[in-house]
Amino acid sequence: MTDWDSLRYILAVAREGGLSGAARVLGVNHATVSRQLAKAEDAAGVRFFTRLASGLQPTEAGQVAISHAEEVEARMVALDMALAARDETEEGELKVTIPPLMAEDNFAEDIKEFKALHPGIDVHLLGATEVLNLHRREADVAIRVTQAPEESLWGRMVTPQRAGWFASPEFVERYKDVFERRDMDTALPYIGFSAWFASTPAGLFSELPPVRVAIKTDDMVSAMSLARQGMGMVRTSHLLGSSDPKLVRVPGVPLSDHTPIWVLTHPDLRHVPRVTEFMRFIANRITARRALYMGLDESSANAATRSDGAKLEGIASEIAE
Amino acid sequence: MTDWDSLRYILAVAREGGLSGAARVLGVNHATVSRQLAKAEDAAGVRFFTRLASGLQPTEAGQVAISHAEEVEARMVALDMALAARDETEEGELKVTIPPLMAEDNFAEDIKEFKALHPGIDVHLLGATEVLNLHRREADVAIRVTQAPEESLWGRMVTPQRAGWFASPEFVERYKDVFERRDMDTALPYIGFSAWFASTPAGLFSELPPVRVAIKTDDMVSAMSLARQGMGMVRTSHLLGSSDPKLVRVPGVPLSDHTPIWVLTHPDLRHVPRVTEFMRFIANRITARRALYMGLDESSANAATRSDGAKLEGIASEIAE
DNA sequence: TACATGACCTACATTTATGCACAAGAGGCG
DNA sequence: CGCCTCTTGTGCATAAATGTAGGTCATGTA
Repeated sequence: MTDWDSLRYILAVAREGGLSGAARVLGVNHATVSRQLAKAEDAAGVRFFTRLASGLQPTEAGQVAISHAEEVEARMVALDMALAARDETEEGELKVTIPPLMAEDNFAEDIKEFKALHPGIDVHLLGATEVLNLHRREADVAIRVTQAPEESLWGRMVTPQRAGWFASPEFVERYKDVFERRDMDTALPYIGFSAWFASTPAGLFSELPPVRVAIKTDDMVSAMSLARQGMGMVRTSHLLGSSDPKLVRVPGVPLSDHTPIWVLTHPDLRHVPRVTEFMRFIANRITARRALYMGLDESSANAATRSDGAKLEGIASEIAE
Repeated sequence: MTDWDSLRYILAVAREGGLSGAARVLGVNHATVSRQLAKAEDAAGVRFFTRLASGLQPTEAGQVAISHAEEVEARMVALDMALAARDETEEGELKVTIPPLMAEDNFAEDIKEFKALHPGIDVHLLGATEVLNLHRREADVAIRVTQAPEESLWGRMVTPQRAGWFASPEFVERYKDVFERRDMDTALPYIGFSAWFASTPAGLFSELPPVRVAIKTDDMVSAMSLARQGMGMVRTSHLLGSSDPKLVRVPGVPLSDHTPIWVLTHPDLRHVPRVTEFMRFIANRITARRALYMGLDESSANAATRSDGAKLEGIASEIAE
């Protein structure tokens, strides 16, 4: 192995199962991957992959090479992390991953404020659906909605959340008698999430009249849309439900505990100025909005949310000064 | 770190302490090393070395990178070894390291025979003075003159050796009275090795008349030359001394134990056909010459050596058939 | 069977990296 | 002090790797 870089190609080919996939991942042409692989195989005097019509399958020697390549990759990632951890500069890029549904207006405003405060820090938002790996430094900071984050990550819970049932005003009006327990025979249609039918969360329908599934989905965005169309009521976090102008809390059903929000980073990065500064800032901002995430008791919920919004604006402008 | 190969350059620069040295080791132009290093530093956004007049000295970040590079290198070496260990082919290169002084005629004949038997195996003799590292696969097989080889190596002792005092016939004739203990006043001049004056081997001069240093050297080749010139007697292995046509054993001094000969390989390579075959062959050949390495008692020494040579030729031709 | 698709290989143009030659600067030494 | 050697940095020609485009093969589908 005179050329350490060839292992990178071998690893990519193994992971993607073919030259084309590897080329995509590596950001090069597939011909390059083919040639690099051929070079490595010539140098080693072994075939690392058997060429099949369905792609490239590692030989025994290939598997040996792949396992070593994985260890090398781990060391490379560790080096990247170690170098990043030593980074004392105030300026530079900061990759932040956030669940797409959290990246709403309030958050966007936070980012705007942060950029105003720290123009040198180049915040890069990654609203990817897949969970990015902080250990591989796919992001520097993660905002996560989870009960318990990986123990190997460093950070804190910034706010608990509560969830409730939301529906269109027309829906609430139509089923008024059911909500007020005058009509005990009609079942309330609701938007069901696919995951619920594998294992139903405990207490999901407690304190509700009888219900029935109106439609199933596995996507929160479409669920909200369906709810807005009046197809059924949807269970969602108080933040999401209450911030939707076309939805209202269904009456007579209290909020219940939901998944908390965490702000996390890789332990090695916890002393990097950019990272600490961003985490401190965003944690404060989210905490200040706690009422939005938690909601208030029953009837006063809407009013309270509005006043929270006002409070938030006050804080934001205060920080911006 | 998008380019894993740049770590190789960093490591070489760190080890050699400069661009030129690294370039020599890597077998490339120093300009290439400089550019690769610059590229890596740009990518990381850190300087790995501070440029001094005396060379390049690693920064803190550089030390981090170097330590990671060392681990990566270890993995690369391990991969090489693992791939070599899986090598089932009868053909290919086989690197053999041997102390230069052992690479004499008999050994050369062995190699010639081996090549005749296995034309596909491309034996590469490394008669380097420095001890090559089998763990880094600088050689596949090592023939070593040592009391106890590294425990991490695999192989066996093929013959013990005995050493004696040798001198030119003129020298022996001149000091005949001293050797025969008739002249007890004259000290015998001998060629001293520098190492002896740091810590004298036990029993070096036992059973010898009084001696004095004629000249000191740290090199066996020159010591032999000096002895041939009649400057003094030299202590050397029986093999070396007896095979020199211009030297004879000094009378009245018995042979004594010397360092044994081992044939060794890396444990991972012990099942590779080329390696096992070579080790078996060379061990047999050396063992067959045991009388040469051990010598015989006193007076009959020369005669015995000659008959051994004859025996050896018989064996060699037998194998060659 | 014909067709479309995906994956790989190959020939050629182009970009990129490398080696070479030279210049500048820093010790070492008579 | 000047001379020498060693090391590093910079243009320029060359060599090597890469991208592009076309071709082949196998597979799945109408």
